[in-house]
Amino acid sequence: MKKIEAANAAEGLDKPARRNTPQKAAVKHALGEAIGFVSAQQLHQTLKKHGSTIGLATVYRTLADLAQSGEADSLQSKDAEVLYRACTTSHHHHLICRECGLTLEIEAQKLEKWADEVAGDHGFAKPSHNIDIFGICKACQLGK
Amino acid sequence: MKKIEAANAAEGLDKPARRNTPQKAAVKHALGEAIGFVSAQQLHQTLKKHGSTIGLATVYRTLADLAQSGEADSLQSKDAEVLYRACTTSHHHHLICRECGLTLEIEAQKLEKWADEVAGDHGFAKPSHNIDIFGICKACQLGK
DNA sequence: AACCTTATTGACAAACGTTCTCAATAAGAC
DNA sequence: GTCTTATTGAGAACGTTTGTCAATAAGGTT
Repeated sequence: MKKIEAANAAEGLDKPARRNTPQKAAVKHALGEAIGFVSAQQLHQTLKKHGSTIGLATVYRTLADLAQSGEADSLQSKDAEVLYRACTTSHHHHLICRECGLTLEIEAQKLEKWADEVAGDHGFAKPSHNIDIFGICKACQLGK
Repeated sequence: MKKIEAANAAEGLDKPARRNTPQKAAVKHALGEAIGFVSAQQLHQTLKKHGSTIGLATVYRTLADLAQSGEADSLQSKDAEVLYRACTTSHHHHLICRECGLTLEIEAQKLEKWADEVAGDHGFAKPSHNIDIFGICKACQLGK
């Protein structure tokens, strides 16, 4: 019998069924363990160091999925690589230490509103935004 | 006779003398003509189309210099390439159309202050931030 | 003007992060 | 267990960016 999608299909995408694999679980777990933002390559190294035989492409694929489904935040680093981080709440921004990568999640309703207003005032539709704050965290200031 | 640097040398860098070349001027001019953000590769294409024999590496080098000296803004695109844009004022943010690349410069004193405060409240020193707003501009909404 | 020093150039070759390809594998439904 | 097919891993392929290096030319000095 054909599978019948649930009625939430506002759009007619009957996407292929997702499968749960140990690889996906491993990436998810490793991302959760990581401190701050990490790159796909870093995660791959970590996983291999712990005995996994996971492929690099799989790490990339899984991270991209997690980012799209909202289970991870992504961020462009200075070196043109994408960094990922497991995220908890829905929408928020980050305060990131430039030295050690320590990351705090920031919520700012006012800011969201401001960004959308600015877009609206200039006639821009479907607003979105990138807001990240960087600095040197207390530990790194003292450690020096 | 050795050259003696002016007295503004708070730091002891006697950086090598800069030379003005037609290539640098060409990149600067092309960047000024461009609408919105453009990549180094795009600029290189444009320059060659206009008869220049400039090398790709030179375009990259010049853009990096311009960005560092504050004469251009840089921005990471989704496709892991760096986009540049000639900028006028000192510090500001951007409202960027996701479709056509139209870019408006936004000033927001309140925002600067907010970002620095958030950093300070959490003990972060030397705060900086990335703030960009995206949307679909009026022309692109109608054009559809 | 010619000359000298050396910053800059352009062509090419790496380096890098990421995506693609594809045969082999295994998850989930029956 | 059997079947379908989403997923995997290895490597090749891709596009952006940086490095290398001999050849060039900018700008100061004579």
